[in-house]
Amino acid sequence: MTTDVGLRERKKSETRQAIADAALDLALRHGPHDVTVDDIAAAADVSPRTVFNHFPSKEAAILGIDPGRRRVLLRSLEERPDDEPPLAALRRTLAELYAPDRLRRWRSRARLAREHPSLQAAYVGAFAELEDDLTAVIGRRTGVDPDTDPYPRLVVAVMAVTMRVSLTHAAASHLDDAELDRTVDRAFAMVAAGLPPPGG
Amino acid sequence: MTTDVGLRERKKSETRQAIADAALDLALRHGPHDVTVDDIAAAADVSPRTVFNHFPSKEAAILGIDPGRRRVLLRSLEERPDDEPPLAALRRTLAELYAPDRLRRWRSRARLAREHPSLQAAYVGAFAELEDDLTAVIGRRTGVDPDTDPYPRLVVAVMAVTMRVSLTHAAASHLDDAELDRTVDRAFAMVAAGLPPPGG
DNA sequence: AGGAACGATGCAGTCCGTGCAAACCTGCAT
DNA sequence: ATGCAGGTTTGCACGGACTGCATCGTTCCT
Repeated sequence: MTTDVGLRERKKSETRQAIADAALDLALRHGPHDVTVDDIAAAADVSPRTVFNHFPSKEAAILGIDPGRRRVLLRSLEERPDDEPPLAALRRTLAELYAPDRLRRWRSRARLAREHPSLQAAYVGAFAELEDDLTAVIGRRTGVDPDTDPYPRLVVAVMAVTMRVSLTHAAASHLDDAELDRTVDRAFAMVAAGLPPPGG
Repeated sequence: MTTDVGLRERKKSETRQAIADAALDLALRHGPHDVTVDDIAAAADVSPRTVFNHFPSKEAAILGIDPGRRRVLLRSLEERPDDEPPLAALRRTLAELYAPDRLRRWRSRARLAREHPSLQAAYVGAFAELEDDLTAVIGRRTGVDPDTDPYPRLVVAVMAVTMRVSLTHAAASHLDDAELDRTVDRAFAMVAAGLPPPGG
Protein backbone atom coordinates (compact mmCIF):
# COMPACT_ATOMS: atom_id res chain seq x y z
CA MET A 1 0.00 0.00 0.00
CA THR A 2 2.85 2.32 0.79
CA THR A 3 4.06 2.99 -2.69
CA ASP A 4 2.14 0.46 -4.72
CA VAL A 5 3.21 1.68 -8.06
CA GLY A 6 2.80 0.70 -11.57
CA LEU A 7 4.78 2.49 -14.18
CA ARG A 8 1.70 4.54 -14.85
CA GLU A 9 1.28 5.94 -11.35
CA ARG A 10 4.94 6.71 -11.10
CA LYS A 11 5.09 8.61 -14.33
CA LYS A 12 2.07 10.59 -13.36
CA SER A 13 3.52 11.73 -10.07
CA GLU A 14 6.80 12.47 -11.81
CA THR A 15 5.04 14.76 -14.22
CA ARG A 16 3.26 16.35 -11.34
CA GLN A 17 6.48 16.95 -9.47
CA ALA A 18 8.16 18.34 -12.56
CA ILE A 19 5.37 20.85 -12.96
CA ALA A 20 5.43 21.87 -9.33
CA ASP A 21 9.21 22.24 -9.35
CA ALA A 22 9.23 24.27 -12.51
CA ALA A 23 6.43 26.49 -11.24
CA LEU A 24 8.12 27.18 -7.91
CA ASP A 25 11.49 27.77 -9.49
CA LEU A 26 10.17 30.22 -12.04
CA ALA A 27 8.02 32.02 -9.50
CA LEU A 28 11.00 32.47 -7.19
CA ARG A 29 13.12 33.85 -9.96
CA HIS A 30 10.71 36.14 -11.75
CA GLY A 31 7.81 36.60 -9.37
CA PRO A 32 4.52 34.73 -9.71
CA HIS A 33 2.91 37.44 -11.75
CA ASP A 34 5.54 37.38 -14.46
CA VAL A 35 5.32 33.64 -14.97
CA THR A 36 2.68 32.28 -17.31
CA VAL A 37 1.24 28.82 -17.44
CA ASP A 38 2.90 28.41 -20.80
CA ASP A 39 6.25 29.18 -19.23
CA ILE A 40 5.68 26.57 -16.57
CA ALA A 41 4.58 24.00 -19.10
CA ALA A 42 7.62 24.66 -21.25
CA ALA A 43 9.99 24.39 -18.30
CA ALA A 44 8.38 21.15 -17.17
CA ASP A 45 8.35 19.89 -20.73
CA VAL A 46 4.64 19.20 -20.87
CA SER A 47 1.67 20.68 -22.66
CA PRO A 48 0.01 23.69 -21.04
CA ARG A 49 -3.18 21.69 -20.87
CA THR A 50 -1.44 19.11 -18.72
CA VAL A 51 -0.66 21.69 -16.07
CA PHE A 52 -4.36 22.04 -15.46
CA ASN A 53 -4.82 18.31 -15.36
CA HIS A 54 -2.72 18.30 -12.21
CA PHE A 55 -3.47 21.63 -10.59
CA PRO A 56 -6.61 23.71 -10.55
CA SER A 57 -4.77 26.99 -11.00
CA LYS A 58 -1.39 28.50 -11.66
CA GLU A 59 -1.12 29.48 -8.01
CA ALA A 60 -1.86 25.94 -6.88
CA ALA A 61 0.95 24.69 -9.09
CA ILE A 62 3.41 27.16 -7.56
CA LEU A 63 2.33 26.21 -4.06
CA GLY A 64 2.32 22.53 -4.92
CA ILE A 65 -1.15 22.05 -3.53
CA ASP A 66 -1.97 18.39 -3.70
CA PRO A 67 -5.61 17.34 -3.32
CA GLY A 68 -4.42 13.78 -2.77
CA ARG A 69 -2.81 14.72 0.53
CA ARG A 70 -6.18 15.55 2.00
CA ARG A 71 -7.08 11.95 2.62
CA VAL A 72 -3.73 11.18 4.18
CA LEU A 73 -4.05 14.12 6.51
CA LEU A 74 -7.55 13.19 7.57
CA ARG A 75 -6.67 9.60 8.31
CA SER A 76 -3.68 10.74 10.26
CA LEU A 77 -5.85 12.97 12.40
CA GLU A 78 -8.39 10.24 12.96
CA GLU A 79 -5.69 7.95 14.24
CA ARG A 80 -4.46 10.30 16.96
CA PRO A 81 -5.23 9.06 20.49
CA ASP A 82 -8.63 10.13 21.71
CA ASP A 83 -7.44 11.78 24.89
CA GLU A 84 -5.10 14.17 23.12
CA PRO A 85 -6.35 17.77 23.23
CA PRO A 86 -7.60 18.99 19.84
CA LEU A 87 -4.94 21.65 19.43
CA ALA A 88 -2.12 19.19 20.05
CA ALA A 89 -3.62 16.55 17.78
CA LEU A 90 -3.93 19.03 14.97
CA ARG A 91 -0.43 20.33 15.50
CA ARG A 92 1.02 16.81 15.24
CA THR A 93 -1.03 15.97 12.20
CA LEU A 94 -0.12 19.12 10.37
CA ALA A 95 3.55 18.61 11.13
CA GLU A 96 3.49 15.65 8.75
CA LEU A 97 2.66 18.00 5.93
CA TYR A 98 5.94 19.76 6.41
CA ALA A 99 8.16 16.72 6.59
CA PRO A 100 11.87 17.51 6.78
CA ASP A 101 12.77 16.70 3.21
CA ARG A 102 10.22 19.19 1.99
CA LEU A 103 11.12 21.92 4.38
CA ARG A 104 13.25 23.93 2.03
CA ARG A 105 10.44 24.06 -0.50
CA TRP A 106 7.89 25.05 2.11
CA ARG A 107 10.14 27.82 3.23
CA SER A 108 10.29 29.24 -0.26
CA ARG A 109 6.57 28.93 -0.62
CA ALA A 110 5.90 30.63 2.68
CA ARG A 111 8.08 33.52 1.62
CA LEU A 112 6.39 33.81 -1.74
CA ALA A 113 2.94 33.60 -0.22
CA ARG A 114 3.78 36.34 2.20
CA GLU A 115 4.99 38.67 -0.49
CA HIS A 116 2.19 37.99 -2.95
CA PRO A 117 -1.38 38.21 -1.70
CA SER A 118 -2.70 36.25 -4.67
CA LEU A 119 -0.69 33.25 -3.52
CA GLN A 120 -1.79 33.78 0.04
CA ALA A 121 -5.35 33.73 -1.16
CA ALA A 122 -4.85 30.53 -3.11
CA TYR A 123 -3.22 28.87 -0.14
CA VAL A 124 -5.98 29.75 2.25
CA GLY A 125 -8.67 28.97 -0.27
CA ALA A 126 -7.28 25.50 -0.71
CA PHE A 127 -7.12 25.03 3.02
CA ALA A 128 -10.71 26.16 3.40
CA GLU A 129 -11.93 22.97 1.79
CA LEU A 130 -9.81 20.87 4.07
CA GLU A 131 -11.11 22.88 7.00
CA ASP A 132 -14.57 21.42 6.66
CA ASP A 133 -13.29 17.87 6.91
CA LEU A 134 -10.97 18.59 9.82
CA THR A 135 -13.82 20.34 11.58
CA ALA A 136 -15.99 17.27 11.26
CA VAL A 137 -13.30 15.06 12.76
CA ILE A 138 -12.65 17.41 15.66
CA GLY A 139 -16.38 17.58 16.22
CA ARG A 140 -16.54 13.82 16.54
CA ARG A 141 -13.49 13.69 18.80
CA THR A 142 -14.85 16.29 21.18
CA GLY A 143 -18.49 15.30 20.96
CA VAL A 144 -19.47 18.77 19.80
CA ASP A 145 -21.74 19.30 16.83
CA PRO A 146 -20.08 21.85 14.51
CA ASP A 147 -23.49 23.01 13.31
CA THR A 148 -24.53 23.96 16.81
CA ASP A 149 -21.28 25.09 18.36
CA PRO A 150 -18.52 27.00 16.56
CA TYR A 151 -15.86 25.44 18.80
CA PRO A 152 -14.56 22.74 16.44
CA ARG A 153 -14.29 25.07 13.50
CA LEU A 154 -12.64 27.68 15.65
CA VAL A 155 -10.01 25.27 16.86
CA VAL A 156 -9.20 24.13 13.34
CA ALA A 157 -9.05 27.64 11.97
CA VAL A 158 -6.89 28.95 14.79
CA MET A 159 -4.53 26.05 14.45
CA ALA A 160 -4.17 26.64 10.72
CA VAL A 161 -3.43 30.28 11.23
CA THR A 162 -0.91 29.54 13.97
CA MET A 163 0.92 27.17 11.70
CA ARG A 164 0.89 29.66 8.87
CA VAL A 165 2.21 32.53 10.96
CA SER A 166 4.96 30.38 12.43
CA LEU A 167 6.12 29.15 9.06
CA THR A 168 5.99 32.60 7.59
CA HIS A 169 7.94 34.05 10.46
CA ALA A 170 10.56 31.33 10.29
CA ALA A 171 10.93 31.77 6.57
CA ALA A 172 11.25 35.53 6.80
CA SER A 173 13.84 35.31 9.58
CA HIS A 174 15.82 32.54 7.91
CA LEU A 175 15.56 30.31 10.94
CA ASP A 176 17.03 26.83 10.77
CA ASP A 177 15.03 23.67 11.38
CA ALA A 178 15.56 23.54 15.12
CA GLU A 179 14.59 27.16 15.51
CA LEU A 180 11.55 26.61 13.35
CA ASP A 181 10.41 23.83 15.64
CA ARG A 182 10.88 26.04 18.66
CA THR A 183 8.97 28.83 16.97
CA VAL A 184 6.03 26.57 16.24
CA ASP A 185 6.06 25.24 19.78
CA ARG A 186 6.13 28.72 21.22
CA ALA A 187 3.31 29.88 18.97
CA PHE A 188 1.09 26.99 20.01
CA ALA A 189 1.98 27.63 23.63
CA MET A 190 0.97 31.26 23.25
CA VAL A 191 -2.35 30.28 21.76
CA ALA A 192 -2.93 27.69 24.46
CA ALA A 193 -2.26 30.42 27.01
CA GLY A 194 -4.88 32.67 25.41
CA LEU A 195 -2.46 35.13 23.78
CA PRO A 196 -1.89 37.30 26.84
CA PRO A 197 -0.25 40.67 26.30
CA PRO A 198 3.51 40.27 26.69
CA GLY A 199 3.94 42.83 29.48
CA GLY A 200 1.98 40.58 31.83
CA MET B 1 -20.99 61.97 8.60
CA THR B 2 -18.44 64.63 7.85
CA THR B 3 -17.83 63.01 4.53
CA ASP B 4 -16.51 66.03 2.74
CA VAL B 5 -18.41 65.69 -0.44
CA GLY B 6 -18.53 67.33 -3.75
CA LEU B 7 -20.96 66.12 -6.32
CA ARG B 8 -18.11 64.21 -7.88
CA GLU B 9 -17.20 62.19 -4.81
CA ARG B 10 -20.83 61.43 -4.15
CA LYS B 11 -21.53 60.15 -7.62
CA LYS B 12 -18.42 58.02 -7.46
CA SER B 13 -19.42 56.30 -4.27
CA GLU B 14 -22.93 55.89 -5.61
CA THR B 15 -21.74 53.99 -8.65
CA ARG B 16 -19.48 52.02 -6.38
CA GLN B 17 -22.41 51.08 -4.20
CA ALA B 18 -24.55 50.27 -7.21
CA ILE B 19 -21.90 47.89 -8.48
CA ALA B 20 -21.46 46.21 -5.10
CA ASP B 21 -25.21 45.83 -4.65
CA ALA B 22 -25.72 44.42 -8.11
CA ALA B 23 -22.82 42.03 -7.68
CA LEU B 24 -24.02 40.72 -4.34
CA ASP B 25 -27.61 40.41 -5.49
CA LEU B 26 -26.72 38.51 -8.64
CA ALA B 27 -24.27 36.27 -6.79
CA LEU B 28 -26.91 35.39 -4.21
CA ARG B 29 -29.43 34.53 -6.86
CA HIS B 30 -27.35 32.64 -9.39
CA GLY B 31 -24.16 31.75 -7.58
CA PRO B 32 -20.90 33.66 -8.04
CA HIS B 33 -19.65 31.43 -10.78
CA ASP B 34 -22.65 31.96 -12.99
CA VAL B 35 -22.43 35.72 -12.80
CA THR B 36 -20.13 37.51 -15.22
CA VAL B 37 -18.65 40.94 -14.89
CA ASP B 38 -20.75 41.96 -17.85
CA ASP B 39 -23.87 40.88 -15.96
CA ILE B 40 -22.86 42.95 -12.98
CA ALA B 41 -22.08 45.96 -15.12
CA ALA B 42 -25.41 45.70 -16.89
CA ALA B 43 -27.33 45.38 -13.63
CA ALA B 44 -25.51 48.37 -12.16
CA ASP B 45 -25.97 50.27 -15.40
CA VAL B 46 -22.31 50.99 -15.95
CA SER B 47 -19.66 49.91 -18.39
CA PRO B 48 -17.84 46.66 -17.65
CA ARG B 49 -14.61 48.60 -17.58
CA THR B 50 -15.96 50.71 -14.76
CA VAL B 51 -16.40 47.69 -12.54
CA PHE B 52 -12.65 47.24 -12.56
CA ASN B 53 -12.09 50.91 -11.85
CA HIS B 54 -13.72 50.31 -8.46
CA PHE B 55 -12.83 46.75 -7.60
CA PRO B 56 -9.75 44.71 -8.38
CA SER B 57 -11.72 41.57 -9.14
CA LYS B 58 -15.19 40.18 -9.58
CA GLU B 59 -14.96 38.55 -6.18
CA ALA B 60 -13.99 41.81 -4.52
CA ALA B 61 -17.06 43.43 -6.04
CA ILE B 62 -19.33 40.70 -4.67
CA LEU B 63 -17.74 40.98 -1.24
CA GLY B 64 -17.78 44.77 -1.40
CA ILE B 65 -14.14 44.99 -0.44
CA ASP B 66 -13.30 48.62 -0.02
CA PRO B 67 -9.64 49.61 0.02
CA GLY B 68 -10.66 52.98 1.43
CA ARG B 69 -11.84 51.41 4.66
CA ARG B 70 -8.32 50.33 5.49
CA ARG B 71 -7.31 53.77 6.63
CA VAL B 72 -10.39 54.17 8.77
CA LEU B 73 -9.81 50.84 10.45
CA LEU B 74 -6.19 51.57 11.20
CA ARG B 75 -6.92 54.97 12.72
CA SER B 76 -9.63 53.41 14.79
CA LEU B 77 -7.22 50.84 16.16
CA GLU B 78 -4.59 53.46 16.89
CA GLU B 79 -7.07 55.41 18.94
CA ARG B 80 -7.95 52.59 21.31
CA PRO B 81 -6.70 53.11 24.88
CA ASP B 82 -3.17 51.87 25.37
CA ASP B 83 -3.94 49.63 28.31
CA GLU B 84 -6.53 47.59 26.46
CA PRO B 85 -5.32 44.06 25.71
CA PRO B 86 -4.56 43.52 22.01
CA LEU B 87 -7.27 40.95 21.46
CA ALA B 88 -9.95 43.21 22.91
CA ALA B 89 -8.75 46.25 21.02
CA LEU B 90 -8.84 44.37 17.76
CA ARG B 91 -12.25 42.96 18.52
CA ARG B 92 -13.70 46.44 19.13
CA THR B 93 -12.05 47.88 16.06
CA LEU B 94 -13.25 45.14 13.80
CA ALA B 95 -16.74 45.46 15.14
CA GLU B 96 -16.99 48.80 13.39
CA LEU B 97 -16.59 47.06 10.10
CA TYR B 98 -19.82 45.21 10.71
CA ALA B 99 -21.91 48.16 11.76
CA PRO B 100 -25.59 47.36 12.27
CA ASP B 101 -26.91 48.86 9.05
CA ARG B 102 -24.58 46.66 7.09
CA LEU B 103 -25.20 43.50 9.01
CA ARG B 104 -27.64 41.96 6.63
CA ARG B 105 -25.23 42.33 3.77
CA TRP B 106 -22.37 40.87 5.76
CA ARG B 107 -24.47 37.91 6.62
CA SER B 108 -25.14 37.20 2.98
CA ARG B 109 -21.51 37.60 2.16
CA ALA B 110 -20.42 35.28 4.95
CA ARG B 111 -22.79 32.65 3.69
CA LEU B 112 -21.59 33.02 0.12
CA ALA B 113 -17.95 32.96 1.17
CA ARG B 114 -18.48 29.79 3.11
CA GLU B 115 -20.12 28.03 0.22
CA HIS B 116 -17.69 29.19 -2.43
CA PRO B 117 -13.97 28.78 -1.77
CA SER B 118 -13.05 31.28 -4.44
CA LEU B 119 -14.81 33.99 -2.48
CA GLN B 120 -13.26 32.80 0.73
CA ALA B 121 -9.88 33.10 -0.93
CA ALA B 122 -10.59 36.61 -2.13
CA TYR B 123 -11.77 37.65 1.30
CA VAL B 124 -8.70 36.34 3.07
CA GLY B 125 -6.39 37.62 0.40
CA ALA B 126 -7.77 41.11 0.83
CA PHE B 127 -7.41 40.84 4.57
CA ALA B 128 -3.82 39.70 4.24
CA GLU B 129 -2.78 43.15 3.10
CA LEU B 130 -4.53 44.75 6.02
CA GLU B 131 -2.87 42.24 8.30
CA ASP B 132 0.53 43.78 7.79
CA ASP B 133 -0.67 47.19 8.88
CA LEU B 134 -2.57 45.89 11.88
CA THR B 135 0.46 43.88 12.88
CA ALA B 136 2.60 46.99 12.87
CA VAL B 137 0.16 48.82 15.11
CA ILE B 138 -0.10 45.96 17.57
CA GLY B 139 3.66 45.73 17.58
CA ARG B 140 3.91 49.37 18.58
CA ARG B 141 1.21 49.01 21.22
CA THR B 142 2.84 46.04 22.86
CA GLY B 143 6.41 47.10 22.34
CA VAL B 144 7.20 43.93 20.43
CA ASP B 145 9.04 44.02 17.12
CA PRO B 146 7.04 41.94 14.60
CA ASP B 147 10.23 41.08 12.73
CA THR B 148 11.74 39.49 15.81
CA ASP B 149 8.74 38.03 17.56
CA PRO B 150 5.72 36.46 15.84
CA TYR B 151 3.41 37.51 18.64
CA PRO B 152 1.84 40.60 17.05
CA ARG B 153 1.14 38.88 13.78
CA LEU B 154 -0.22 35.87 15.60
CA VAL B 155 -2.65 37.98 17.59
CA VAL B 156 -3.91 39.75 14.50
CA ALA B 157 -4.29 36.57 12.50
CA VAL B 158 -6.06 34.72 15.29
CA MET B 159 -8.42 37.61 15.83
CA ALA B 160 -9.27 37.73 12.14
CA VAL B 161 -9.98 34.05 12.06
CA THR B 162 -12.09 34.22 15.19
CA MET B 163 -14.18 36.96 13.68
CA ARG B 164 -14.58 35.06 10.45
CA VAL B 165 -15.64 31.83 12.11
CA SER B 166 -18.14 33.63 14.34
CA LEU B 167 -19.73 35.47 11.47
CA THR B 168 -19.86 32.38 9.35
CA HIS B 169 -21.42 30.38 12.12
CA ALA B 170 -23.99 33.05 12.84
CA ALA B 171 -24.88 33.34 9.19
CA ALA B 172 -25.23 29.60 8.74
CA SER B 173 -27.39 29.26 11.84
CA HIS B 174 -29.58 32.26 11.03
CA LEU B 175 -28.85 33.87 14.37
CA ASP B 176 -30.29 37.30 15.08
CA ASP B 177 -28.16 40.29 15.99
CA ALA B 178 -28.16 39.72 19.74
CA GLU B 179 -27.21 36.09 19.27
CA LEU B 180 -24.49 37.09 16.86
CA ASP B 181 -22.99 39.38 19.48
CA ARG B 182 -23.08 36.62 22.03
CA THR B 183 -21.48 34.23 19.58
CA VAL B 184 -18.63 36.63 18.90
CA ASP B 185 -18.15 37.24 22.61
CA ARG B 186 -18.08 33.55 23.35
CA ALA B 187 -15.61 32.88 20.55
CA PHE B 188 -13.24 35.54 21.81
CA ALA B 189 -13.62 34.20 25.34
CA MET B 190 -12.74 30.71 24.13
CA VAL B 191 -9.64 32.01 22.41
CA ALA B 192 -8.65 34.04 25.47
CA ALA B 193 -9.00 30.85 27.51
CA GLY B 194 -6.67 28.99 25.18
CA LEU B 195 -9.32 26.87 23.44
CA PRO B 196 -9.51 24.13 26.08
CA PRO B 197 -11.26 20.92 25.12
CA PRO B 198 -14.95 21.19 26.08
CA GLY B 199 -15.03 18.17 28.33
CA GLY B 200 -12.76 19.95 30.82
C1' DA C 1 -15.89 81.43 -19.23
C1' DG C 2 -12.17 78.29 -19.63
C1' DG C 3 -8.77 75.22 -18.36
C1' DA C 4 -7.35 71.47 -15.03
C1' DA C 5 -8.66 67.28 -12.92
C1' DC C 6 -11.08 63.30 -12.54
C1' DG C 7 -14.33 59.58 -13.54
C1' DA C 8 -16.64 56.70 -17.23
C1' DT C 9 -16.21 54.45 -21.52
C1' DG C 10 -14.63 51.69 -25.63
C1' DC C 11 -11.20 48.95 -27.64
C1' DA C 12 -7.49 45.88 -28.19
C1' DG C 13 -4.99 42.51 -26.29
C1' DT C 14 -3.05 38.95 -22.76
C1' DC C 15 -3.75 35.34 -19.90
C1' DC C 16 -6.34 31.94 -17.18
C1' DG C 17 -9.10 28.01 -17.08
C1' DT C 18 -12.46 24.38 -19.18
C1' DG C 19 -14.87 21.07 -22.34
C1' DC C 20 -14.14 17.97 -25.85
C1' DA C 21 -12.23 14.67 -28.82
C1' DA C 22 -8.24 12.49 -30.66
C1' DA C 23 -3.75 10.36 -29.86
C1' DC C 24 -0.99 7.76 -26.82
C1' DC C 25 0.51 4.66 -23.32
C1' DT C 26 0.25 1.08 -19.62
C1' DG C 27 -1.94 -2.95 -17.55
C1' DC C 28 -4.22 -7.05 -18.28
C1' DA C 29 -6.51 -11.05 -20.33
C1' DT C 30 -6.62 -13.89 -23.95
C1' DA D 1 2.02 -11.27 -29.11
C1' DT D 2 -2.14 -9.43 -29.61
C1' DG D 3 -5.90 -6.77 -28.64
C1' DC D 4 -8.92 -4.54 -25.51
C1' DA D 5 -9.83 -1.35 -21.45
C1' DG D 6 -8.85 2.43 -18.88
C1' DG D 7 -6.17 6.20 -17.78
C1' DT D 8 -2.94 10.26 -19.31
C1' DT D 9 -1.42 13.66 -22.45
C1' DT D 10 -2.25 16.71 -26.02
C1' DG D 11 -4.37 20.13 -29.34
C1' DC D 12 -8.17 23.02 -30.28
C1' DA D 13 -11.62 26.20 -29.50
C1' DC D 14 -13.86 29.08 -26.56
C1' DG D 15 -15.61 32.08 -22.61
C1' DG D 16 -14.40 35.07 -19.29
C1' DA D 17 -11.24 37.93 -16.19
C1' DC D 18 -8.38 41.73 -16.19
C1' DT D 19 -5.11 45.70 -18.04
C1' DG D 20 -3.25 49.70 -20.79
C1' DC D 21 -4.42 53.35 -23.46
C1' DA D 22 -6.82 56.93 -25.75
C1' DT D 23 -11.05 59.57 -25.57
C1' DC D 24 -15.05 61.84 -24.00
C1' DG D 25 -17.92 64.07 -20.68
C1' DT D 26 -18.54 66.26 -16.29
C1' DT D 27 -17.18 68.63 -12.18
C1' DC D 28 -14.16 71.73 -9.87
C1' DC D 29 -11.62 75.96 -9.37
C1' DT D 30 -10.32 80.55 -10.50
